[in-house]
Amino acid sequence: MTKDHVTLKDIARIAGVSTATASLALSGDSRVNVKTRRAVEEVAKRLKYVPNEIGRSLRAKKAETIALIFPNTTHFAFSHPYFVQLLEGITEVLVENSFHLLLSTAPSEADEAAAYDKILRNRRADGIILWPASIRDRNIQRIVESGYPVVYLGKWHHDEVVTVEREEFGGAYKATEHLIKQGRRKLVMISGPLDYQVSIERVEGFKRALQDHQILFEPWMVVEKDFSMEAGVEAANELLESGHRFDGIFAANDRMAIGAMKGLQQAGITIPGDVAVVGCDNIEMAAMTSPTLTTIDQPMREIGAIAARKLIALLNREDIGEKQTVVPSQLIIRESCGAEA
Amino acid sequence: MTKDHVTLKDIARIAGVSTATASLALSGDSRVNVKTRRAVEEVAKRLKYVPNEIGRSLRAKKAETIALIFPNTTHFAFSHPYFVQLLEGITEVLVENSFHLLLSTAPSEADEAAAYDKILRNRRADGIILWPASIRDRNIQRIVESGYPVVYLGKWHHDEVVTVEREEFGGAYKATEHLIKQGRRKLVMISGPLDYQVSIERVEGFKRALQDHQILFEPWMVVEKDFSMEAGVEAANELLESGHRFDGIFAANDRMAIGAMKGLQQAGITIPGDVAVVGCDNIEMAAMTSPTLTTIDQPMREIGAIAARKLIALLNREDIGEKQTVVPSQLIIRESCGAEA
DNA sequence: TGGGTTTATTAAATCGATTTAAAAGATAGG
DNA sequence: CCTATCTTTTAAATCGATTTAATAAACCCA
Repeated sequence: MTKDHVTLKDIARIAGVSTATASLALSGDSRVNVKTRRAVEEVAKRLKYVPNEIGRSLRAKKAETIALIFPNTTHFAFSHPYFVQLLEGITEVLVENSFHLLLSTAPSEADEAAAYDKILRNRRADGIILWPASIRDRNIQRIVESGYPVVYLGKWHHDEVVTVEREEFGGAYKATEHLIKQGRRKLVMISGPLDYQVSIERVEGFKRALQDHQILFEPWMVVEKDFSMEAGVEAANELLESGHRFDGIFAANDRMAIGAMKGLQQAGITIPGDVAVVGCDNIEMAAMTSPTLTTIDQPMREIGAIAARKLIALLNREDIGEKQTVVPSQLIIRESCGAEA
Repeated sequence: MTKDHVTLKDIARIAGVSTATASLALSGDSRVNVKTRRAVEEVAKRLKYVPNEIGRSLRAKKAETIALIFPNTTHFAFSHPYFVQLLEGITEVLVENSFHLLLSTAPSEADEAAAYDKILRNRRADGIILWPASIRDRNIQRIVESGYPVVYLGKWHHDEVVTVEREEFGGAYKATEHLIKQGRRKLVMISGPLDYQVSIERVEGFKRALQDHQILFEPWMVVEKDFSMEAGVEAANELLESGHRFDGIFAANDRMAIGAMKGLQQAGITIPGDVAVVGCDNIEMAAMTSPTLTTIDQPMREIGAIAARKLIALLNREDIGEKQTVVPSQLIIRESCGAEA
């Protein structure tokens, strides 16, 4: 390392001005003489000067960075196929605004409280996009209500909090209603873990659709599983073994739906002949299964983009528009529900 | 905001010492009197002091942060299901070492050069984990050979560069050989884009396996596609339309393999009866298809962890062990190849 | 030409921590 | 009691940029 790094000081020295002038010149301040500015710019360009953002951040008291936090209790969210879409939506907007993205996870549930506290205070990020966790996770509450700029990717129980959420209830309702319209009335649902708000809402949507069509809901109709494909297989087996008759399944995500189809088919049950299946998420695979999977499309990319935009607006103290945004979901009709597409 | 943020100065003032002593005390320096240290610690704890890492970074000239860079030409890599596993492996190690992870993407190919230059110089990250891009991407070369601490996730053409790579050639070889051992000799390969080193190596592995078993290779045996499921379907159709006979397919990833199976089945071809299929990656879905997919397991989580560990060692000027690491892949036998598992 | 503006430039403070070198205080030995 | 040594503490510099307030220079008009 002959020399380390070219700093503003170097530029100033070589251009024969003070660092103040150099700084002002590079920021295009009108106070500095055009000729001087040109000279400074020329030197900066020649030396390939790139400002040290750490120094800049310290002075500006902002990091131009936002953190995407995954609470420990959602660690498995990482395996969600659409996590990547969310990320794409977020980065797209951040790049446009010259922001950086810090990905944050806690080492373990025990360290979690401390870890979040640090994120909130060490000033490495200016704001947070928060992925929902178990409703039992106390840390979430701490972050959301800390006054720190936060966008929460789900429903929150009071409306001061900025949220961007999928249409969970409505999506589940649409899916269930679609099954009913196909003439299925003996419906069951494969739910995700019920300590997640998301799961609760989807179950509510399912129930409401039944109710609106005069179908009596009974507790056995909901099987609680963990979102994985393997769990979908198990759910199918358990339902079959239970002896209850059913002719339609709404699964809270495509992975479980695909697992369930696998389980049913292995038991010799035809889809959609014997049982119709509707999933949720519209992952790439949903178009590849046999039969292809009818599902609810959740525009995760858009959600990421909206969340990022709101957070940046929040940081810039600009108008963020509506505080709560619900991004509509859409029913994608394929083969597994027995409808004409 | 009654008051903004508690700083070291506050701690020092309240504990009745200088900031120097406070800093020394909190870092456990032996020079400060035990009693003083206790007092300072007590105040820090009471006020929930968390050091501003921006200030610390500026002074220390390091950010305790590494960047994971996705070149623009690999943007679609984001959709790789195992991207998430890579991320998990990386974050696991980073968290252990109190490092942060910055996710970096360039807005467009045009801005790419400038964007990387900035990452290299703005000191926001101390080192880089670099995902491979098209071999035509000139920016990659710039980063790798910049002297900046870099771990490259692929093969590089000279051995000064620290790399962690999957056993691409070997994996493809194993997959192909397995097909041959099942009695298939009319083999084809569905490859990823051939301007990727990864693709080239997998094709080489395929060719070598043919050669070692006295099967003549011909150019039509390799179909170049873009890694998506949809592309797999197309590949199958093109192969069928070409009129060439084949009884075995090696696909360079599971997504294309799954698409190809779909395409074949739609054309009434049975798997593995008429055509055996082997994929690559072992994504969750591979265990759910009908038939289940034989594939090559690529331990992405481990690769991420190793890469992160090496990079941190590099930053700490510790011994990093071997500069080039090849993580072995493993053949996972399921139904699609017609073998007894 | 001199007083009043305008225009350009810069010295110095600042952000929040760390670290060095120097000062102050305590202790011991003669 | 005085010097030498050891232990603690602190003032001040530093990291790299930005910004304010002050100064310097140029310009204008009577």
